[in-house]
Amino acid sequence: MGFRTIRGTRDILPDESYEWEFVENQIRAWFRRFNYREIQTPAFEETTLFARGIGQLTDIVSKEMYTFEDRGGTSLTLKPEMTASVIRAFIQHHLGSSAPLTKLFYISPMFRQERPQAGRLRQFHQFGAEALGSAHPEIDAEVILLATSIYASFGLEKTVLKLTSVGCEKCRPGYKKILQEALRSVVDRLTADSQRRVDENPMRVLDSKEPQDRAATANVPLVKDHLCPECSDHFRELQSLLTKTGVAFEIDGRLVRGLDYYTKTAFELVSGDLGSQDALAGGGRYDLLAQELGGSPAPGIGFAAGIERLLVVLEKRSLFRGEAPHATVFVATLNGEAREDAFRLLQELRQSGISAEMDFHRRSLKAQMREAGRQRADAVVLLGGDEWKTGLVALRDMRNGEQRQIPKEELADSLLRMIG
RNA sequence: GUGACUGUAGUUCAGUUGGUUAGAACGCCAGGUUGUGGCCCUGGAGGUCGAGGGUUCGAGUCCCUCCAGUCACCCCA
Repeated sequence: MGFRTIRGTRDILPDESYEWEFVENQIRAWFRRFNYREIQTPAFEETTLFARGIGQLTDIVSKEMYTFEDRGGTSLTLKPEMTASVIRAFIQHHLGSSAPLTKLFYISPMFRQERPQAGRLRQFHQFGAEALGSAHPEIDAEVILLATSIYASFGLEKTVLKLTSVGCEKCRPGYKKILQEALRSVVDRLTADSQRRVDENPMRVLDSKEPQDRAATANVPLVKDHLCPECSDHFRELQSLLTKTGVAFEIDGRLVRGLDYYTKTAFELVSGDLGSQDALAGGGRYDLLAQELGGSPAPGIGFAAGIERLLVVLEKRSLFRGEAPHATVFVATLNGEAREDAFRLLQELRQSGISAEMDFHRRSLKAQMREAGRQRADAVVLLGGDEWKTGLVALRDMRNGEQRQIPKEELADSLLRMIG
């Protein structure tokens, strides 16, 4: 059968790699405008970093990680998400001690061993940002604006921003008890999965997609209505900031993110064009995570976004505006005697900044022209024949078919005029 | 991890109730008079019909197992 990409992984072939380049460039430009600086971390970390950071009970840690032992017997894991790694680096390199606010972004592959599906791969790519050091809602608003600005700049104005507050260590325990009580009164009407969660992770019951669960929990209390004064103020101020900057959002009290570290703000950007995996980006505040990972306390907020999913939506809406790269000048020869000169000219063109190509099969002129056309070259330079002996080359504009003879020395100027 | 559907040239697909050398379109290659692309015409290359096993005189067509893909659940980017 031969070798294949393993399940859930993909090759990014030339026909689409330029789309990735275009998308990444635009994303980077936005991070720069918001003054976030890039961070790269290794592909793998100690397994315990993720177990502690993301939460032992989460699906990611309990069943989706690519974990292996190195030769020394240390358990390592391919990063399933970026936040834990970023915080680790933040602590390890004391990034917080040289500035009151640390704003970081990343673009990186991630690994999760899930069943592949539309918009869900085992190796996928995320871009995202983390802002560490401020507990105020202004930075929450900035992070959200950063995400929405990126999507808007791709023409995706109609994505929906879902927003909520999941409370903090002060208000959540009390709410959980209230929720559990409410859930127990309807437990027999829940699906088996949800029944199990009532004790383990009651908040997850709220975002089940099962109609049965939705119906049973229709009147159950939501966190956003049981916040402590501090969380409540924070949430209200954040909404005010978003409204002031013209960001549309929907309060979704059932929004629960799958990672344990979130406190206060949680948000998600969804698109109707994605099928079941509809989240383009998700994020939230994590004020306890730095401590949890052994650092001094540092409040933080961030988001992560899927590049593959962004590309799916851009494709679906025909919003992709990049242009496929191709060689602009094709150097052809009328006969074999000019071949070496053609090769030299090819190099000269490239050195002067023009992307140039030639035929490497010693083929007929017809075949060379066909090749130039296939590659959508803007111009063809023809070397050889009688005029070659008198110092002339033929220059053909492939876009309109016009062709003329010019002295060799004028080639560079004529070419530049032609291809702009 | 659970379920449904699907697997025939590089790609998108035909392939009649099982019956000779498995087809088309597009793409690729070469020609259509000496040295010229796109359109058109002609020809060519390219398939162990996902893999393995079974039923049958005979399997791309039927059965089983596995693998892969797609979609949904779960979860999330």
